[in-house]
Amino acid sequence: MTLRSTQACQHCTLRQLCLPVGLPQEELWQLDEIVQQRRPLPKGTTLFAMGAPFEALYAVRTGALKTVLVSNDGTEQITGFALAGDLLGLDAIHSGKHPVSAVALESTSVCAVPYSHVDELAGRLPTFRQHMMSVMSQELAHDEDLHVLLGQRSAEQRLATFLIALSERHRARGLAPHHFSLPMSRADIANHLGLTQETISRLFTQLRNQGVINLHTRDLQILEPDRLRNSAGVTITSAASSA
Amino acid sequence: MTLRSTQACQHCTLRQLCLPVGLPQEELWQLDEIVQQRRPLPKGTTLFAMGAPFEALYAVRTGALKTVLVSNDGTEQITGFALAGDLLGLDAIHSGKHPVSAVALESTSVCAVPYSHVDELAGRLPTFRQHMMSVMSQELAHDEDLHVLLGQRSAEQRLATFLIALSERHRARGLAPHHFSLPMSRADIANHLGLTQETISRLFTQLRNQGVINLHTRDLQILEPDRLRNSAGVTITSAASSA
DNA sequence: CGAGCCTTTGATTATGGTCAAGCGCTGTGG
DNA sequence: CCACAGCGCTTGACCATAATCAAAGGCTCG
Repeated sequence: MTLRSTQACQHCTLRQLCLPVGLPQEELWQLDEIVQQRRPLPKGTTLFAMGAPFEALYAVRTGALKTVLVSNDGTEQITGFALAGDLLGLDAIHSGKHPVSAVALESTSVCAVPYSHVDELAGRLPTFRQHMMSVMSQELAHDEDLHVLLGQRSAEQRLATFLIALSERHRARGLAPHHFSLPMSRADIANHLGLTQETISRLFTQLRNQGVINLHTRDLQILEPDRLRNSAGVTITSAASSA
Repeated sequence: MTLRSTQACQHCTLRQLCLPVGLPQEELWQLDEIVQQRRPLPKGTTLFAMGAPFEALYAVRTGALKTVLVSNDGTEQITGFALAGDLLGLDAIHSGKHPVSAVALESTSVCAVPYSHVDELAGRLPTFRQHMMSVMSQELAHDEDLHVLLGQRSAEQRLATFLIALSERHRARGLAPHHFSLPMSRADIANHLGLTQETISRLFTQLRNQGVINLHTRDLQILEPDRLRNSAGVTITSAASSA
């Protein structure tokens, strides 16, 4: 199941986005020593389950996942969507258990980084330590934006903001920001935004009728970014965040 | 304005809760070298403003603060309440600017810890580094709980959960968990929970009429913790979290 | 003692949820 | 390759929760 790789990070197209950010060449190979690759997870597969012991951080190479928190009354909350280059598992360091499950939304491959090695590297390489702190800090700031979204914004504003954030994340990865495929279902989007499937569906048809977007099944085109931003209501502070 | 202190952490009653957690005696004095104390902030005063450059982390010694994110349309979101022992500013590491303002809810004193020193200590002391990572991770997990609260729970469940969390935080500080004073206004609670002042007020009178709590102005007694937990609807995973 | 803010309470409304039904992909097996 | 099953999505009708609007009472602090 776990395969050793010898030439990962150095040649990875995500090295400007992922853990290696800012690491000098001579330190990069030390990450390579540590990173383990696994065979791709089929769609619907669980990378790690809520409650499972925390052993490693995971970096998404290709594909997409959702992170899900299941309450003991059975209600589920999708806390985020991870795209290529995103890091998963930072929320598990404190308790030693994953507080959420991570489920592949499509065929997805990840790199696993055993946490003991991460900590050891953080002690030895200042730039790496600072990057880790920065990534966690960024996630905290993003959660605050999400708090605003759920606490203050209407359904339309939430969806528009979500789409813009997705768009910006594609842009940051060098992909077309205005034409991409949604890896998640309407129900997933709804759940993540604290709304219902029906509301999301209605809003999508509304945006489509207004000519702001084009959407067939999962294929999304943003035709009028400015009007979409207008629907979002407010400029987003840190747009390229992990939705 | 900034006063050097020579015997802070060693004798602080919060050392089991604050940054010194897990630091051995011989390392504790190194924190003392770094920590700066300031004169108490009067109620309503801003510790740091949103957008201000990030220079230090702040640990609350006494009192309480709210952290507020103001959107460019003027709407405000209170992202959290900090009590004695809590750490503020971790969300600013990434961007180098505070993404929220911190405002004292009552007369409040804090310790300032210049971040350059924090990073230096994290490089030198493994236990300290691990503690910092753990604290940030805990905050990430807490934000996920908050996401559930805002995304899935009714007004009554939100308020009950909030009160229970506050109660647990008092317990963790060795204070009476069922009788304490609310440092924040009804409007503050409402805003933080994504509700309105009026809704909070109605819920409080309802809980009071049911005999679950007693509340005069800011003085809260939890008379029936079990029934309050019942109102919360679901057992809270990480209750003693930073509301 | 008075001004202003915080809180409570009531009446009404609106946003989004719930319930229900039908359509249309997609993928599988005959 | 086609048919069918099942899931995902859409749309409509109706409803409920909490927001909004409004007014009055009660602290707190100058």
